Amino acid sequence: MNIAQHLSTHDIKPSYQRIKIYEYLYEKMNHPTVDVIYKNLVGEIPTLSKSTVYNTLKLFIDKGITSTLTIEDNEVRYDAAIDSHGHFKCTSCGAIFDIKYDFKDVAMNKLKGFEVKETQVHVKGKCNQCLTK
Amino acid sequence: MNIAQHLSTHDIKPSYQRIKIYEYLYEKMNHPTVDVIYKNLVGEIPTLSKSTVYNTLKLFIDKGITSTLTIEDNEVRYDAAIDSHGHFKCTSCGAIFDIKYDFKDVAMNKLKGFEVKETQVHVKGKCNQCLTK
DNA sequence: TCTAAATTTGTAATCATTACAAAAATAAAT
DNA sequence: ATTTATTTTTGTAATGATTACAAATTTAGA
Repeated sequence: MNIAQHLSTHDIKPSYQRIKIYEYLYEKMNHPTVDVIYKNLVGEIPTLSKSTVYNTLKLFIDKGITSTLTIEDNEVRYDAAIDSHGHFKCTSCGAIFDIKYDFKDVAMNKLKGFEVKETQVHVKGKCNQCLTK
Repeated sequence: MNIAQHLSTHDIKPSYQRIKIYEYLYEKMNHPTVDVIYKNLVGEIPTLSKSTVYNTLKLFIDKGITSTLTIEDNEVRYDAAIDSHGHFKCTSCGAIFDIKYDFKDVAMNKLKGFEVKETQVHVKGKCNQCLTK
C-alpha cells in the first residue's frame, strides 16, 4: 500500500512524520501505545517529539484511519484497522490478538431503538502459547 | 441486602466508609467514577478522603465484589455487579446502560485453546430517549 | 485501660495527556 | 529567487487521575 497516497486520500498531508507513524501502525499491527510508537521511531527520526505522536494519532482518528482500544485501564492503544473487531490480551505475555465477532449476536435485544456508533470487545486471559509452557 | 454482612462474607472488615461506598455503588448502580463517589459521599462523611475511595475500591476489586469498566479512555468507572455484562454509553446524555450478551456468541472461533478470564463489551451511540428528542 | 493492628487521611510524587507558543518546514505570491 | 503566509513539528509547562507514603485516627485485643 502507498501510505502517502492513503493519507492524502483521507485529507491528511503526508508529512515525513505522519508517513512514518502510519507505516509503523500499519506494518506492525501490534496495537502500540504512544510510548511504544515514540521509542520505536525516535531512532530513525531523532528530532521526533511525543507531542507529534499525540497530534498525529489524534488527526488519524479524526480522519477515520485509526482507532483506539483501552483494554487496560491505564494505557490507550492505537490500531490502523478500523473495522469492527475485538481484542484479546494475554495477561501473561502481554500480547494482543485480534478477534472477530459478529455484532449481531451481541446485545441486540437490549438495544432496540438505540443508535449504535461503535463497539469494543475486550477479552483477557492466557494465550495458547503461555498455557502450554 | 445486608451490606456489612456481604463485606464480611468476602473477607472485608465493614468499616463505616466501606459500607457507605459499597452502599452507594450497589444502590445507585450508576457506574460512577471515583470523583462521583467522592462528591456524593463527602456531604454525609465530611472527613472522607479520595484516597479512601481509591483504597476501598481497590480492596473491593481484590476481593471480587466490584468490577471496573473503561468505556471512555480517560475515566475508570466502578460497578457492584460482577457478572458478565456489557455497557452502552450514550454519547449525548452520558447515561450508561447495562446490556446482556451471550459470550458464547463472541469470538469463540479465534479463541480455541485460550483461557478466558474476563470479557468486556462496550457500545457507544445514542440512547432511545436522546434520539426521540 | 493500655497496646498493637488496621484503617483513614492529607500531601507529595508520578505518569499520561493536553495546551500552547516558538521554531522549523512547506507552500504560495510577488 | 525572495518574501510572506500557512502548516507542521517541537519543547515545555499545565492539567488531572492515580499512586505512594507517612502521620493521625479508629478499632480490636490483652
